[in-house]
Amino acid sequence: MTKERLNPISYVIMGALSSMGPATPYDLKQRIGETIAYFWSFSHAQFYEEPPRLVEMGLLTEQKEAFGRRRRVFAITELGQQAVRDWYDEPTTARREIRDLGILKLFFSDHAEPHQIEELIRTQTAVHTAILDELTAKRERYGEREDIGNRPITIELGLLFGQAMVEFWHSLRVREDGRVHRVAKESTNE
Amino acid sequence: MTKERLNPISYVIMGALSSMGPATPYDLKQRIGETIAYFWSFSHAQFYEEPPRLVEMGLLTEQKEAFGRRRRVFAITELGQQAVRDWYDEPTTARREIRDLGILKLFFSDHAEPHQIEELIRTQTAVHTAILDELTAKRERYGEREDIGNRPITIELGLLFGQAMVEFWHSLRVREDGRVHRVAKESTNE
DNA sequence: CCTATCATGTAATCCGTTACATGATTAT
DNA sequence: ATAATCATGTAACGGATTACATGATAGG
Repeated sequence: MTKERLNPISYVIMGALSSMGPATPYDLKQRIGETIAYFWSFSHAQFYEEPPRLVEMGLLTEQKEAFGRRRRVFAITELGQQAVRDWYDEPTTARREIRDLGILKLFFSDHAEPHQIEELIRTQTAVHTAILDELTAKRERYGEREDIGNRPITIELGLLFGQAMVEFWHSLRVREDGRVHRVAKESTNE
Repeated sequence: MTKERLNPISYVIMGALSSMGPATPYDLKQRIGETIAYFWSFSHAQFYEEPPRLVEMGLLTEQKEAFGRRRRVFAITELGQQAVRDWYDEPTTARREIRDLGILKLFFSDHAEPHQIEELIRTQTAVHTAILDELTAKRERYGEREDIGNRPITIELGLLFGQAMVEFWHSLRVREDGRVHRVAKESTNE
């Protein structure tokens, strides 16, 4: 990442520093891991590699702790704030990506055995139910707090998405010939 | 891509060849562009680079057209079919990713001006409505056909997801202080 | 015949992950 | 004191996009 281009990870880091204050790479990883990683995850190395680059560009400052681990604490500069504002004004045109191996397998399930498809449906229902449960717990913890800006609103979106996914997978039925159909919502109880 | 590892793009190509028959790289790009690119998109170069690699591994065969453009037509081998079956049996554990810049901006909207957030909401509602319309048209064209395997079922999922997104963005209201809230479904008419 | 578009491919670059390596702190 | 875990960083690799370059075909 040598060129002076700003990517999603750049804005994630600047956004996290701007909304939640100065942080070390590890802090950033934690903050993102508990929040937007529910949608979009980043490897821990990016939180160590990207901030120094943003410092070079004048968008962040770096301060080493005086004692102990002498960790590198990063903070956003006024120039960085401006970069985030400019980003906000850019039209948001890039299409969303939904990268889900379960969907891919379902799409290409023509030559799979019915029992394989049924197994896929079971595990995918379970996976998405588990995410729903996590987010529901999160909402109970953070949903009422007034001091954390607009961040909890994305929990709502995660819940809506999760409900749609569970509803979808749960509504699927496999015929003997391997053909998959959706059944009406009323009859999704087994 | 030198190592003999199979990635999502490998299975996308093998799956498309298996479900829809032999194809050139360009054909593959088209097939995917009209279907699973609604969820997960791939650059055109991948459809030219990956098949030769799969041929080396014995998973595809390549045949050059005798006349005209002498295009490279790829087909899946029995070994390739087996690789797809093995993949189907692997547990599908990787978490889904929802990479959406609109969500990212909303998450980090604390320091944005109310009018900027309102503009974001407007454009995101429009973007997701447009995708819904495309998929609705697609369902009308393909939904009833019995000769295209289980592929139309993912259109249903795209519609469910799109409805959730439109419902979400449409339900948001921005307070004067920049705080964003959801309103109940009944009152989402302006 | 000319032009626009369709189609094909490669090379360079960029970006993200994985693997590696190690130090610091906490709990027992 | 020791083990477990928390935390930090870098290097190498792999994978995906972008840019470049060009040929083929169809429509006027």
